[in-house]
Amino acid sequence: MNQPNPADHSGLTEDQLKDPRVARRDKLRRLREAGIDPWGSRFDNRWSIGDARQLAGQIRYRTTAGEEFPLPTILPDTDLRAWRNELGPGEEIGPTVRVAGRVMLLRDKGKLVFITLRDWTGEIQLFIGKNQVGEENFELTKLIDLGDLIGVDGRLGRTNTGELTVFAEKLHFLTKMLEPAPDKHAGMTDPELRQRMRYADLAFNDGVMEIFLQRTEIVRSVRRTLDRDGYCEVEGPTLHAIAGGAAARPFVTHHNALDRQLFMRIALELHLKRLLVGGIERVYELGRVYRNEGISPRHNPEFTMLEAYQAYGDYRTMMDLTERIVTDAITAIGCGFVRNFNGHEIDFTPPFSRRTYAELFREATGVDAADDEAVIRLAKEMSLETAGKHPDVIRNEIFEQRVEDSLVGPIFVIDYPASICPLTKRKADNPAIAERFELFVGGMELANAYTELNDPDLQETLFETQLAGMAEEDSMAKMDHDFVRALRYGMPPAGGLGIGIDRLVMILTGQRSIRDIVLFPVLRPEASESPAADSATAAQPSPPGTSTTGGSADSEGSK
RNA sequence: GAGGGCGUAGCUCAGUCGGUAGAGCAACGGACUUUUAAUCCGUUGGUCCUGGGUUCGAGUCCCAGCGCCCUCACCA
Repeated sequence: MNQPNPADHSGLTEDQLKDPRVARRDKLRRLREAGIDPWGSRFDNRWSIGDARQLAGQIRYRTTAGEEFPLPTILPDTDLRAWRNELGPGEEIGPTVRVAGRVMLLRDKGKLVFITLRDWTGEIQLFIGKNQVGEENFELTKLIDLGDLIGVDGRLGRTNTGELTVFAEKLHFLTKMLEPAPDKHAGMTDPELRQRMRYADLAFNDGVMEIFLQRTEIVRSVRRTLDRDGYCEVEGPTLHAIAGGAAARPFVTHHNALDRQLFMRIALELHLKRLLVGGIERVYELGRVYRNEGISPRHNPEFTMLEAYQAYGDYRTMMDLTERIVTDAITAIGCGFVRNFNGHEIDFTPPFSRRTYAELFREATGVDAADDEAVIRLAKEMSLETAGKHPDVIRNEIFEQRVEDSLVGPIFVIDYPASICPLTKRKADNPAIAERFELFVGGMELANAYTELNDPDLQETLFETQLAGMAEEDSMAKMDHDFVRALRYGMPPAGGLGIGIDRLVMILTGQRSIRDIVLFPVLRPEASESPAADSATAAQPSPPGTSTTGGSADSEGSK
């Protein structure tokens, strides 16, 4: 007890060194004393571990007589030692590679150390023998902890058990990890820690990297599909004077020089449609929108949305496009058209089924959706609030309760009640029905699209009706005079589409929680962070028309 | 915002009926040149989320608070 540690001259006692952080700091110091930069430097001519593994087929066993043999097929219990003994003495000849990565496992056998090294393409075992790398270089292994970043030069080969291995000839120290490593088997399981410290989650938990790389593949594929169709990607403003285009509470912010309130956008729609007026005939934006709403396994306050608009198309045009975007993305990540999600088996083989809202309504309730009295009667049976509500709103509440959650899909629900669709063109032969579809998968709304309303006078009327006549939480829009003016300049008939990219990623990667497919989901500040940021937010005034107007008793600000 | 669950060592988790805080991994000392969640010998490590209360005695029971997870609501 309290004896100086014989392995160094730091003056630290053994007791102090039993703290993993102290021990790591001490190894940092010892690296420096040995003349090694613990933070490394440029490391060129590296093979990714995935690429290095591809070279396994080149490994040969060469006998002392000079005969070369390819290795046998490697099965889990392959005993290469027996195979080599039959061939007689010799050595394994494999390509020389340089790899680098994070130390995931370390098995110290005295004069021989095995390391499992990981980079973002995979894992590979390192064999570091004292006789092979030399005594001085081997001393480095005593300063390596789990989680450190190292590199090696060596030859690819296989151990007696058949494990593909880099037999190190030279070991390089690249970066010290100063924090203790998570459990080497279980990793980090606390969801809060995983999200707060996504770096550690990515580095140490199996499968996390793959999910986020798949997300990237999906987003790339979505862009590729649209670009191939001749769409033009644009970047609209994220700061809006009026946060329109969807029914959601916006985040409020303030521009100092203009001394004006601004809102973070809740949708991309109204600016993209202005661009249709301007003549950009196929336009999309794939970007972040912000909604000041609750957080749940399917909701993050900021999320990624795709909106695409095609001049001279309609909602059927967008249905075909939606199907292509989704199936192309599935092909891109190679996961197959039949996916399991949340206990459902979902078959994405096109074409997706297409059913009208009215059909599904009748099947689920036995009531004709067009029969207002019957709908209201049903709503009362379901003890839904009906007073002062538009029949379409009531209709939709029933639909959401009775139909939506059970839609495993993928299924296009088409032709919605008109008055819950204030930005949508009505059917030519039936003004009570809007040309709109939503795509449902696994009980979630994945896409929403319509034939765009381009009649400026009707648009203005619908905005006004929404604002004046309805409880605030049912309102779909705020009056945007410039948008209406834009429509007066002539927006071509068009189809428009919105896809929730996060949900698409959830379904295609099989993740039940949006927090597992968003790199840095919104979290409460850590205890150590300043509480000042919190109180500043709380002190901000509510946006007009979002929490104090109308007769809305639904006051979320009351918490 | 409402209801339910959880919070114990750096990590993953036990902790019985209320009776002096436990394991594995990691860390530290040692052995081992084909291991692979390496193994073996030895050692250390605790604000039991926070604050009250009940009790001779609280990780355990009660109350309040904080955080996370799940369900619901708002919403995509």
